[in-house]
Amino acid sequence: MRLSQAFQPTLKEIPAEAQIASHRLMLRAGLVRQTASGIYTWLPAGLRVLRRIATIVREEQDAVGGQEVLMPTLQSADLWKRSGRYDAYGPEMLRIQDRQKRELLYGPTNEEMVTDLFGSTVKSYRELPKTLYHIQWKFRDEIRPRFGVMRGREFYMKDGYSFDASYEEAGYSYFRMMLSYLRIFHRLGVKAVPMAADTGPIGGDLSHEFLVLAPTGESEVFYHHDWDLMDWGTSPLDPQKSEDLDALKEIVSKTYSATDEKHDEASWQNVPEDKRRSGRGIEVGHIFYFGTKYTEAMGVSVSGADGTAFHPHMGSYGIGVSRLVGAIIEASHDDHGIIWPDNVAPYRAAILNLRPGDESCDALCERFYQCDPEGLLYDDRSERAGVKFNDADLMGHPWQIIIGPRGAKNGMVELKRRATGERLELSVDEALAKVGLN
RNA sequence: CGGGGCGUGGCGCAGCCUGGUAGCGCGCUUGUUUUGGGUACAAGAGGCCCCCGGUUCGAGUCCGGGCGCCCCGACCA
Repeated sequence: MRLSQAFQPTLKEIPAEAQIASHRLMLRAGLVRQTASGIYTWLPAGLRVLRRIATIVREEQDAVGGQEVLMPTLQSADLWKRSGRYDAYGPEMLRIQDRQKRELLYGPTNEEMVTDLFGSTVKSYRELPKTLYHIQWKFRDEIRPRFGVMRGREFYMKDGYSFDASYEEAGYSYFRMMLSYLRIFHRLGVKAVPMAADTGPIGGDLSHEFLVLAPTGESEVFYHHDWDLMDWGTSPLDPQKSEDLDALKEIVSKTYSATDEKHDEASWQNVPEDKRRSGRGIEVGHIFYFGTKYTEAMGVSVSGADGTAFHPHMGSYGIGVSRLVGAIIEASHDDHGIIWPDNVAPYRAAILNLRPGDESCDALCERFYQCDPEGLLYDDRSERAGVKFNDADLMGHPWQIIIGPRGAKNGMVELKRRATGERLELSVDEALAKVGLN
């Protein structure tokens, strides 16, 4: 994309309504615009990030056997009356009437809908297990939206639902999903730690929140340093092997982590003092097992091996995709702007033409740009060098390919790594290789 | 929903107390200049002062009502 033609309105001054870093940076970098309280328009660069996150989520969910569907945003109230949640959910649920006075609602979650879908389709234990997920806009009429997209009313979320024949099987689905989540967050370039969460009326130990560690997080967290050292990108655990899932369960149960709400001083004392870590975190995912709550309430059952019907066990698994955009920025920024992890950056690199109109600069910039016009942002504006440096830092491209008249004559370019500030003087071929453009 | 605050060119704000021709900085346009970290000068464009009603000769300013947004709290992917 040529920046001179891009719809990417960066702001020099900070909009008054934004209080926290990610919100300010998202507005300043031209990723989103607010259109109503807690409701945002996603501008091209922001949308790119949102999609890249969704793509990673999708790939990793598919990798553990998830099957993607797309359920609607609007749901019939009848569905929710069947589960009893139409009255239980409260004013957080946005209720709507159509012209025939039929009651609808803008979905805050999809347990009812997916259970109904499953029940009307699956009739035998032989078809289990099944895991369905979708990535869709949701609406929760928060009392007080804040922190930009981190706590919006409308939000983009991946929610998945597993159906199993027994509690034991459901446990495997649960830990398979946990493994998928650990890999997702690893690929997104953030450190996210699963922490035991309240299980509600079902009880048990099968509920975890995933928190991205960031100094501005809403929750205080305590965890064993080993969580920092685990590399889920190279983990050999196989989501299809039950013994590997047992091993994961073992790791999770033995490696302490908790939010302040669930923090247990006695267990904490058992963590070696030099291994204790505490900080703040932002909740970006939540997985839990809830048994037959919805299959019972909605009368969904399948035939077992002996011919008698039973209610499948369910789990549900959420990831706040739009919230993650804010959370990643909270975890990865500095005074100058955003520092995008490579896998989620809207553009893999920016090309800064320090002197548009200069023959050698233009030619060299074009050479880089033509390698990947879709994936590169070419700052070809007739702005001063300083403006371009500042905007590039603000927008947080992982690499800046800096091309000025000084080096261009000799075929040299400067590469700046946003995350470290490191600068390299390289030949054209070296630079292409470094950014992965050849 | 309780408490607090704000609504004035695209953005950030002043003006309101004490009513009398709507201002400043940034951005934008044009020209000159500058050219490796938000250049400088000059000339311009751009405003139902959130909405409705009231008081007044006269309302951005005072009064009443509404709407919107933000912050703190309780609540949440």
